[in-house]
Amino acid sequence: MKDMHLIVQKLRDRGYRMTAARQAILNVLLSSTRPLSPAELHQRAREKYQGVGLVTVYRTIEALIDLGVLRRVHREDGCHGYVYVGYGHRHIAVCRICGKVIVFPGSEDVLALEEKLWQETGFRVDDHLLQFVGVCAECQAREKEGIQQ
Amino acid sequence: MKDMHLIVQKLRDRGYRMTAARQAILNVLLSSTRPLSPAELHQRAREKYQGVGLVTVYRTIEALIDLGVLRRVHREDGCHGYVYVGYGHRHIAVCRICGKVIVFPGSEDVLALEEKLWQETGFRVDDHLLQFVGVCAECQAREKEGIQQ
DNA sequence: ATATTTGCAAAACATTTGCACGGAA
DNA sequence: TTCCGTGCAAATGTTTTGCAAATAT
Repeated sequence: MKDMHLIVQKLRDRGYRMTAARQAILNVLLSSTRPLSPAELHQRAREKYQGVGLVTVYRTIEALIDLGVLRRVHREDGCHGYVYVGYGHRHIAVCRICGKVIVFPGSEDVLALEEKLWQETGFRVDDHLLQFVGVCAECQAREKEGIQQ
Repeated sequence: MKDMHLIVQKLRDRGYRMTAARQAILNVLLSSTRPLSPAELHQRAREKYQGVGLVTVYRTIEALIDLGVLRRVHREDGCHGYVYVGYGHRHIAVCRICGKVIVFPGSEDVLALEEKLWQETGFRVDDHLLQFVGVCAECQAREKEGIQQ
């Protein structure tokens, strides 16, 4: 919940108003380590503030992506989830067992790849989307013990 | 259209039957350099074989993704497109002006990143999704001439 | 022959929009 | 007091399913 104050500030700076619904949605996002679908987000936000509507969830997601602190996660099945990633971060690794997301800063390794692509094909990269899928440390430990999920 | 024979073979091996509809859809996919949405794919396939239904397009996409030769492309707006990428290829770069896709093989640069992630967090990467967005060489040239797409 | 594949209509979902009211600034 | 934000209902779009007829093997 550490960035709450900062985000609220940024939202105000951009002319967004702070409402109970947005507080609730923001709260849920900041305390979740895995990507939530709009529907899940809606459900959880309601636990904190009764009157949140699904439409408001969509609109808040839009605002937070616009702000740059929320990340859309693509699942292989085509659905979307959203995770809070904060500022300056770029890459995520999604655990396919527990769904947890690890966020880590962008790296020069990708820059090297972009450079190589440019030299070989002339393609100029403006942005990239890098998403790892695998198993987190905790779930690996759990796998060893033979305990499922 | 070079891989047509190979793909048909693979499909048969898996028990899929070859039909006119699938031929048409496969033809369109193999001759397109940019990702097509199911609707676009449907439209184009109809030009080759009148009676293709949209549902069949969805089902064929499913089969080809299952085969591993078709790649789902995530657009920032949440829509999906599909491109033929062949076997053993992993990464794509999408031109945001003409939509063309460049496919290139996976690289050790990403492996290095995976290794780093593993050492620092214990996360074991099984798969990754890397997608570049930028401007291809041709569109850059066109930009210089001041001619808009 | 016979099991798969098909197109269609309808169902199921996900996302967006129009609108009058309520609430933050 | 002035807009922005809200929830609702309805519109839009996309993807999936049920089914009997058609077809590849």
